[in-house]
Amino acid sequence: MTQATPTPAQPAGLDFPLVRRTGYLLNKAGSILMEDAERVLMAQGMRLRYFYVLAALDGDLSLSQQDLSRLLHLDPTTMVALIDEMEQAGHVERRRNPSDRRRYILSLTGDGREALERAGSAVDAVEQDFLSAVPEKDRERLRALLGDLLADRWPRVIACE
Amino acid sequence: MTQATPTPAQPAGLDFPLVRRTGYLLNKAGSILMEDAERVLMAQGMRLRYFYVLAALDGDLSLSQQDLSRLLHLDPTTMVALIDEMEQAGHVERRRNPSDRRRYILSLTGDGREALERAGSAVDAVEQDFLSAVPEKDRERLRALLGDLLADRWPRVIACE
DNA sequence: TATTGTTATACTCTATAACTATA
DNA sequence: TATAGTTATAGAGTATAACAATA
Repeated sequence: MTQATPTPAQPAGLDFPLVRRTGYLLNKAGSILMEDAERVLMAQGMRLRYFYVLAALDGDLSLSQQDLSRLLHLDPTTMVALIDEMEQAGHVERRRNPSDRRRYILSLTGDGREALERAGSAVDAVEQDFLSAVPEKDRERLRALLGDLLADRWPRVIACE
Repeated sequence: MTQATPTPAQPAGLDFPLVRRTGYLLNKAGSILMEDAERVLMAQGMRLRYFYVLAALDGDLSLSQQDLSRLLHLDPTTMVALIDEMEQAGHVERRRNPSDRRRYILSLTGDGREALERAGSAVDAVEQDFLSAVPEKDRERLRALLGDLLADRWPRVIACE
């Protein structure tokens, strides 16, 4: 049952009306959670975008670097450096696409899949912790509301930060 | 009544499981909204942090630059440049604090208050538009849930991005 | 002629360190 | 000795432009 404090308690003496906006709270909740997630990923030597690319490469689609950079809205040059890093870490393999030799087919290695799982668990834990302030039923509710809000915001929903 | 799509529709052929996490959706909802807000503020020659400082200075407290930089979690050197800009725009006035001549007392000018109001309206409109996908009652619900989630996250709730 | 991946380069932003004036 | 504000500078991160290979 949600009630009581409609907004976070503010320190005595300070009134910051911004904090009463739903949009402000939404933004803050999202960015605090993301910061926490990035911090836990950092501990695994991984930034959030690294995690996103792992996740994107986990599907069945064969994606090129340009596909990825368009999908995640990251600059192609940034993507080069990122894939370099992932390849060096042994998480991703580049092989030429035989039907268009300009492109790579990128794929996860076993280590990459392992890293994805490990990172996923860590992020899950952060998320669970963050959401623990609210009972299970309300979490479902929250997820549904967010789904509604984002329903027609594709493809921005996938963009990287 | 919220139901139907629990997650945004994904383009055919792509499955991005990340999108089913409540935390991911929360993050995205927040950052999409913030991007939209920043875009509308840009049109007024203002970044989000500019707006935050205006809002912070609107209260009764007399805040120094260091107070502001601690409150909004912005580097003191960044704050100097920001207040310079605001002073030049005629939105903020610096005068020495007579009881500690190292500090300034910063205050909004009439123009500054006007700019705050104008910016506030613009951000409100963005927020209303974003939330319009969800009926009024659910918006209240959302706000309450977010308030609960953030209740014990002070003072991060006020930090600038 | 256009596109993928790449490199080199320029630019923007932020943080670091050092200075001044006050306390 | 410590703090507020300031400046100059270095560093990280990102975008821009030009190039080679392929289509």
